[in-house]
Amino acid sequence: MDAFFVSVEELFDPSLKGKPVVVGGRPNERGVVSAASYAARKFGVHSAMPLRTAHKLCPQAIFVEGHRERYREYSGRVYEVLQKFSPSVEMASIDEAYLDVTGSERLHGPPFEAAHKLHDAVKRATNLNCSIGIAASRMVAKVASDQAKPNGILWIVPGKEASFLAPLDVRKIPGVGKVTERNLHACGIRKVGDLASFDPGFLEERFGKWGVALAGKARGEDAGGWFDHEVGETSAKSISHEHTFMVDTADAGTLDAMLVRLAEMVARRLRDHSLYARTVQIKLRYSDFSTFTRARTLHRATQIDSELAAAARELFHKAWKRKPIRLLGVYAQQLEASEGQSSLLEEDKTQAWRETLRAVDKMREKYGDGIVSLAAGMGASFRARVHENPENLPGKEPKDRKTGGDAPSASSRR
DNA sequence: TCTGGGGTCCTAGGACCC
DNA sequence: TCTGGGGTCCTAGGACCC
Repeated sequence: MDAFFVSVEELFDPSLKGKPVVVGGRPNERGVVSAASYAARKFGVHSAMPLRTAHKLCPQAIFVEGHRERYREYSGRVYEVLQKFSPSVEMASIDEAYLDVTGSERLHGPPFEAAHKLHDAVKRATNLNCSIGIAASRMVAKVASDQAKPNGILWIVPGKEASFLAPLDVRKIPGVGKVTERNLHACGIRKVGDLASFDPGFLEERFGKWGVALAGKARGEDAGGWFDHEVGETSAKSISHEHTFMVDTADAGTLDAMLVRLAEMVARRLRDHSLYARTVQIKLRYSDFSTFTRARTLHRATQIDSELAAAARELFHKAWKRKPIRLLGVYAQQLEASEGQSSLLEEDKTQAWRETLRAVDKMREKYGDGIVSLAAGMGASFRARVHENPENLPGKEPKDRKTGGDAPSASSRR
């Protein structure tokens, strides 16, 4: 899809059309550009650029927060169109898909004609523009669609892959980012053609396994192959939430509260997907952007807020150097479909939590996510108020404020 | 420039086992 | 006294993608 997020925003607010628009947040926020309209790109604004930089480059741009649900919805509509076109569709991301149209000439005509039909069908169904790359391999098709933007179709005839790629910057190859680009430049490799003609032995020595694959890509060979027809829903490998503070903080109460909130969000999604996490990881980033991760594998997989939160807090306090923190993250990994064996005592405890959380999730569905939270996630000021006057918390004894791995008390269950 | 949030995949070292 | 070869699991870090 072309400038997907921006284009969807324009559907809902046509006055944005043709103007420099930046999706991602307010211009003075900590954050980066998710998408920029073509008018904004003329000023040098592009995705992944800090919002503040975008604002400096293009002060007249309209900054919008964005609406993820809308993008998901429109992504779904695009998918419907693609599915009618070919039974093997693979959504590569929210705004990108691969279609296998092998053997569909009788139905759709030659490649170029088929692409036109598809392009028009997407436009009719969504009123959005897309670009299409046609090729005999996935990678070449992707690069071709990139080159076709905006609103274009590009067909790379079989046998012409290498000559199509040769004049492009190495950065255009999917998988070549800033670092690899820099390393290639250091070897005097700037264009894909340079890469294709470089000594493969040297590339292997310098870049390892990755170098061999890279040389293949430069020649238009695609190790990935075409379609796994059994694909279906490949289940998630990790579930995570992270947060960057508006202002760096070293306040233990604030940091603890955030860890608990993040753990709750992760646990909630684990339950939504009926998954259990064996490994809990945290991430912390200091003011100087130095970033550390710490992980722990639990003896038993879990999807319970307090267990995740306890592990996260423990990892955090062991690693934290007491310096101001910019970002905190909580990650669930080694996801499993069940929690596995547990002792009778544990079984009792988890059963109580299971019931509580079922009720909590229902309340959150009805009244919003903020309605229930572990006390530790409610922030220092809230806890201080409760401490001064427990009456602030109807139905709760002060001792209930502790939030370790304990089973919920009768009052909190209520 | 002052750097999000959600992911995937890869590498490398160490503990431990046979 | 010097020290193998294979495997798995765990942890930490980093590149990359949208």
